[in-house]
Amino acid sequence: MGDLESLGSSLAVDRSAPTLREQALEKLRKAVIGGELAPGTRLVERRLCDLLGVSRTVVREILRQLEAEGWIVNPPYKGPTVATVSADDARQIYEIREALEGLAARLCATRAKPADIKRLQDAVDGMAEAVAAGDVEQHILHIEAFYEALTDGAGHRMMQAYLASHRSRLARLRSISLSRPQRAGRSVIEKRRLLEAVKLRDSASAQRLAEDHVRNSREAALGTAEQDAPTPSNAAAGVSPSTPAASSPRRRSGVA
Amino acid sequence: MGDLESLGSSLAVDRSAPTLREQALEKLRKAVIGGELAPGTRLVERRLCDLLGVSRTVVREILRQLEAEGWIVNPPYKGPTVATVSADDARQIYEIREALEGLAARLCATRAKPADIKRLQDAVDGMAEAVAAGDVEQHILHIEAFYEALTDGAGHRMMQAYLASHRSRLARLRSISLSRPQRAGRSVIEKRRLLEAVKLRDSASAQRLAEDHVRNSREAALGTAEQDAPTPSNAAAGVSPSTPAASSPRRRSGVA
DNA sequence: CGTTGTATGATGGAATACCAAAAAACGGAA
DNA sequence: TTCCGTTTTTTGGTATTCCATCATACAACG
Repeated sequence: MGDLESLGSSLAVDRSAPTLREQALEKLRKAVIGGELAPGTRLVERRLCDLLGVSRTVVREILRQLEAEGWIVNPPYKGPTVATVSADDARQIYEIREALEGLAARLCATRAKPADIKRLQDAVDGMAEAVAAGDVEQHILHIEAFYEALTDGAGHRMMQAYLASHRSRLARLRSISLSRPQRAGRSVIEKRRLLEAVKLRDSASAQRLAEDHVRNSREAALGTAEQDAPTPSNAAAGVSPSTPAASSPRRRSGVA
Repeated sequence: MGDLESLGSSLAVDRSAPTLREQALEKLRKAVIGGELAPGTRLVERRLCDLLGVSRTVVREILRQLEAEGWIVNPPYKGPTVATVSADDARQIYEIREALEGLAARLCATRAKPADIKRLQDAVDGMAEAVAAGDVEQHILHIEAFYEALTDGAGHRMMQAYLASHRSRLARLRSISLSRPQRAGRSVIEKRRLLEAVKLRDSASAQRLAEDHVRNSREAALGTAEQDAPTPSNAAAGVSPSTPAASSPRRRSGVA
């Protein structure tokens, strides 16, 4: 009775230790994704030290990490700058998303467990609520939850991180697009249809619906972007200035 | 006469690795991919300093970078170790490759320029030669060139890096599989068929052939792996020991 | 003999000071 | 204005130091 083995690993201690580096990394990454640090912004190491309150050692490590993740670019001896997303980048991202989210939907339809489907359902319900309330931010959170459930249901933890980073890269574009009530509602409807296909274990339909959904998102996003941008075909797709130097040649925009 | 532009980039100095960090990064990454550092190997920072001849700062930077790329894992308070590729990881990678290489083939068939097709042709010819000579290493080099041309032809620089890293992750599995002459020859034939479809601008066939090719590669690789592995279904797919500690519990294997 | 407490060494996390090299900014001369 | 050299800023990189934590060995104790 009461021997330790019977407990299994239920009381295994949580070994996660939020290091300074991880906290700083998260803050900086969020600032980049959220747009507080605009694309093209020069990231001066010592300035970041002050901003984040950590040493240069830590700053340099997280800069390398963000570089590997593609959020910043780092020409040697020139210093890191926030990466830009060109119109062509956006196209590639949408095309990749179409293929991978189609795959995820197909696999999810065949493999998803009831718990996964429940999560999908909750996410869709949450989205509908958020749209009804006009809360874009909440809508996006539920979208993320939806895709997380979708990739989990498909048994693809690897794809999850990759797709999430791609979606983040289009964050600006997406929030513009979803702030139009019509597009937001349409997006929810399409996801709900996808969910229905998954419930019916109809993998072919699920794949097709997911692909169509990405295509529609793309058209909506690039369509709205074109309304803002003066030269829609050539310019960065409303995401970032592809040639920031062209306008004010003197001082590059810097952090802080 | 003799103006600088006429020289083109013929005498462009090799700026590929100007910084120590990049050189060290490349060396370490190669060592991981090549298997000189087996999965599960503990990477002790101070040891790596000696090995690479750089300071701890640089070592830590490249460790963070490799961590972001997924080549190493870094459990808190334990220190970085070379990542393992489980059988489930391998499955996910193959499924992702199937979707993305199918996409690349489809787009390449519609978008490829003559120069791209030439590169594909050269790569296939090179592969055939290498297989005839029984040179697995050369074969793999041409495979990489083939996929590079394919993704370029599809206009997908982003996908290129991602797919390349996935292929690298299966490097061991692949070299085992391709050292069987039968599979090697079959692989070339399948790629040649894909090339023909691209030449004919038959995007649907190209996609299907690319997907089939990945599926066949997968079956071949996992099939051969099963011949070696004692418990094929559960064990890491011949790629790495998923539980390296199980055998010799005393000292963990360390670098050098 | 087995259990428990403690000393110790190895290692990662982090800060700091320092120097070299490259690039950018600046300022003066033609 | 444009060109050229100088100064300043910033990154690349090293060395050193300190601390927290962990794993192990070992001693003490029942």
